[in-house]
Amino acid sequence: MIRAIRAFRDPGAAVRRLNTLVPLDEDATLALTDALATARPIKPRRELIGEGHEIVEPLLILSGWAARVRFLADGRRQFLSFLLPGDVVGLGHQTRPVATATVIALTPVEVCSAPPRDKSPALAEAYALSRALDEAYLLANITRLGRLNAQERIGDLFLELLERLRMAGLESGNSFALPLTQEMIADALGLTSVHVNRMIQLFRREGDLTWKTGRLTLTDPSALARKINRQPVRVSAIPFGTAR
Amino acid sequence: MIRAIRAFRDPGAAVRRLNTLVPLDEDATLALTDALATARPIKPRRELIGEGHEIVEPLLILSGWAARVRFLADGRRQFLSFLLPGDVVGLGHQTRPVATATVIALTPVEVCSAPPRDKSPALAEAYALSRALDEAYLLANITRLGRLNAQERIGDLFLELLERLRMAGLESGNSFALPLTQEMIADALGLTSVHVNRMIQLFRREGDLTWKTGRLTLTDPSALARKINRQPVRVSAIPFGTAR
DNA sequence: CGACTGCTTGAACGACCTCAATGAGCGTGG
DNA sequence: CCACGCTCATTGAGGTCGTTCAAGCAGTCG
Repeated sequence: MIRAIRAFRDPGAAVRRLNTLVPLDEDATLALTDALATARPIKPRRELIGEGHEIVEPLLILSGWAARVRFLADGRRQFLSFLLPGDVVGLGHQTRPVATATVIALTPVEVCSAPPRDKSPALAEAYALSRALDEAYLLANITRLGRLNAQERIGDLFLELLERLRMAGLESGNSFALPLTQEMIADALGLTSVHVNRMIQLFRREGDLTWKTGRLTLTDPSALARKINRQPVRVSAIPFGTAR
Repeated sequence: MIRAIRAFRDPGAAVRRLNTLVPLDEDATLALTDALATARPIKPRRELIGEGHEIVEPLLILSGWAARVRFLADGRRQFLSFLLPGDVVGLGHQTRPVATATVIALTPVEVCSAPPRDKSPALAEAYALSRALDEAYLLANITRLGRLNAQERIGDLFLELLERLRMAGLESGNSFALPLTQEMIADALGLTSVHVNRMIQLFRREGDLTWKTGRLTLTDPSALARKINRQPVRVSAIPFGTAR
């Protein structure tokens, strides 16, 4: 059933992620196909959603990276989370929801309207899981910022990205495309780009990773996870990809 | 309609908060009254929910303070958020949800089962708003930890607590009961208790606040908000307490 | 080739931490 | 009613992690 969508376009990664969360049924696939008709490209640095504005509709990220971000009056910037293919932005059940953060494209991004959750129970469940995951990663981020040192923060973020990209099939071996600058990483981790640079070089010297031309390779993710004591995120007692 | 519940017990603050989020209809009030029958006390330091365990049912905090918390292997501790009367824990739409953090009581706490959301549309909307607020405060916390300095973090947290307690009617003038130790504040803000102490004394010297015997008074909240450039949180285009 | 953006490196500084000791407040038991 | 023990607040001295400022270098794009 995924095939039908593939034929239409290549939303591969996004659909793959949703399908990993919950095996999608036919209704979900049809709804997704419809939604794909609304696909539109967003240029890097462009806003997808502005903080304080009313959310028109939830969006599904088809390709590219985006981020939720807050700007302080004096120019300081904080990335709240990174949004990857298959992530859904603007989920929420309240009436007339307002965006609590700006969402900007970090790379060329393709988004479409997220198919309405009432089209299929599988879709509703996928959204519920997606939102729960989103929240879990926010909690992880809080711990990271509050109690980890610079090196732990960076390692932890890289492991999180690997874990998330894996769900969308966007990782190969232990490497993935990382379209972030060191300054963006700094703004996500509460550090300066100078210090991020120094810590990454430390990782390199210690043989933990390779990073060049936009591709990051973790030498041994599980060893790294042990080194910085990281637990993978879990939000449901049912493992992903299990039939329900 | 609130009166009926008051007669039964004093869930005052919690009901007041929900009613502030959305004016509760009769069904919601009835459901709440039923839920109050399940009220139970929790001693300080006791776990309400354990990280990684399946969530049995969402809980409504009736009185007292609790917190979501993560412990690292080496003993470091991070408070993710504080839970106040009227807050609901464990909301989520996925099947068999798993707790992504431990929830512990900081003071004597009274909780009850949260009335099921399908009992009343008002209740469902209140939960949706509650969850959105919860998420918004997580985002605020991330910005706090990532980009504010020690003094800004503390001021920002105090303003947030005032803002939230106000919704439950638990503030008088610009003061409220603050049952936290400086060490807890430190563990929420990614600081040490020593440094929190020094910054609070700085606030005192600057005349921004008074804090003794468990009660915090902010001299001039809006001046403080301006000083550290804080914006109140908003998650819906509809102002709280508005009939829908 | 120039202009730009992002990475790299050095030196000095400072915000916050660590360690350690003292004091204040409070409940408990004798 | 006092002594004891406990938790929490306070204060000092010294150390460190991460920042700030500044400059040089490499890759990329028009």
